[in-house]
Amino acid sequence: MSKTPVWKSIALSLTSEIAEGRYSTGDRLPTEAQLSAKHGVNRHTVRRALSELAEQGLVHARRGAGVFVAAHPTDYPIGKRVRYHKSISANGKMPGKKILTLTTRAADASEAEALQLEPGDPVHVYDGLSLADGQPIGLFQSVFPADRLPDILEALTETQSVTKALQRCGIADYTRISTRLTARAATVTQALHLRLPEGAPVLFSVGVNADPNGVPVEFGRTVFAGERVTLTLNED
Amino acid sequence: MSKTPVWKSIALSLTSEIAEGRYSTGDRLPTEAQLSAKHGVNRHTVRRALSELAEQGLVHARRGAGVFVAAHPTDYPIGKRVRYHKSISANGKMPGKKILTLTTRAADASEAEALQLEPGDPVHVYDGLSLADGQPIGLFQSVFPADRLPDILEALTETQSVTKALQRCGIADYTRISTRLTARAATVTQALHLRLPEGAPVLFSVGVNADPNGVPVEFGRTVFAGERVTLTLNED
DNA sequence: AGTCATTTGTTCGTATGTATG
DNA sequence: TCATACATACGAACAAATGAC
Repeated sequence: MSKTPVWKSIALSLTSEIAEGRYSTGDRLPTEAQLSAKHGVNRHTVRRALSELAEQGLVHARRGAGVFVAAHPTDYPIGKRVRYHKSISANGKMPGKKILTLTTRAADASEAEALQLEPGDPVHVYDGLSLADGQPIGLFQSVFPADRLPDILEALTETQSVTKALQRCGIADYTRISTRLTARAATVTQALHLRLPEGAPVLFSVGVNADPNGVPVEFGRTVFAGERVTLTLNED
Repeated sequence: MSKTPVWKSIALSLTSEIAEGRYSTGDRLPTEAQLSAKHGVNRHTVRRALSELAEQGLVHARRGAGVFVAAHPTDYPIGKRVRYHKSISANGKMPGKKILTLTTRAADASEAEALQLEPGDPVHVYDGLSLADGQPIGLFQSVFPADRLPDILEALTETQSVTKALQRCGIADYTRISTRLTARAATVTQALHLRLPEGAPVLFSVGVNADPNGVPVEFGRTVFAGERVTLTLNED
């Protein structure tokens, strides 16, 4: 029943070994032959795994010399037990939303991967602005799979709420299956929308929501005005 | 002579055919078998070429169907370097930590409230730096109730790990009961420690950890270098 | 310098699994 | 149902770069 390819599990294994400091930057990994023997697989299978790490920039191979650790993954799980869904609240309230654009177009690579679609598949896109007390606090973009949610744009127009629009499209409940957060400097466009000086610190959030069956229904990216927003992660 | 690998020349050939409109977006390329025959090479060699195009986002393979020319790479609206590796790594432990100071003092108002103490109660304080690849990625301060954890400083000195130090003090397990996140501009001191330019965007995190009974055991504040860190929130 | 074992890179061959239409 | 087409995996051989002797 192990649906995952062998090369993928080897890649994951190596990734965590690097992340945990088993190998540090500049270190040479075991040779392909050694890794093959260790995992009991063909050398090609190990090469496939190493190729994956190289693509992610974690390792770098030098012919005749070996494979070396180039960097450590800079992705930090901040809590295994953090129940995040229905928990992200910007100072408790996000009263107002303003629709900027509603469009339908082809999914790019990152959107397709997040929503488990093929690149080029149609997606509905909701660009908007979150307001509190008349002030903009967040600039967001929600991407929905068009074939799974054909009527989402209409529902969004009426409700202006992602949750309610999803409900109207038959998604009674949904769960956040992944979220990534980082701090950045506001671009010109973002600063303009959020009424911030260019380069002001913003909180950049990328997340995927899925229905109870685990099927992704929304891929969202939000830029919060750092000065005006504190994200709170709650239990249950 | 052409020291360039065969697969590379095939990849270039296919790239120009796509660029010249020989195949347009959505079209299906010839099958791997057909391409193998056409170029007089093994199927693996063609696959290596197609893998290159797929990595560049020019084509996309669908098992059982064929290889299709991907939609034109629509520019990422917000950020380009978002990484989506499904990290199932259970422990989010940081590779390196450096102790800056270990002190004992009286709790201020916010610390007392977070730890459910009275202001002025003694607390042990651990100031440190998180490192990855020798680069500082986070500047943190952990505050512990001194009466509940009298020997925590000693344990921290030896283990350099909050988790292990708490274990040594009898806290086998603990849970994050609250986390708040916001984006800020780095202060002079923070910039110095994190080796960032002053004013660079940083991710400011405040959290409380509690033992299984809900008794707070740690109040932590961390400033992450926004450029170098992405926080990942995982569901179980 | 040059030789030589080591190590990665490329290419072929073969077989089987799995999703598509 | 079933042929097609991509995905995974094993095995073999040689080329090319490296580094140590």
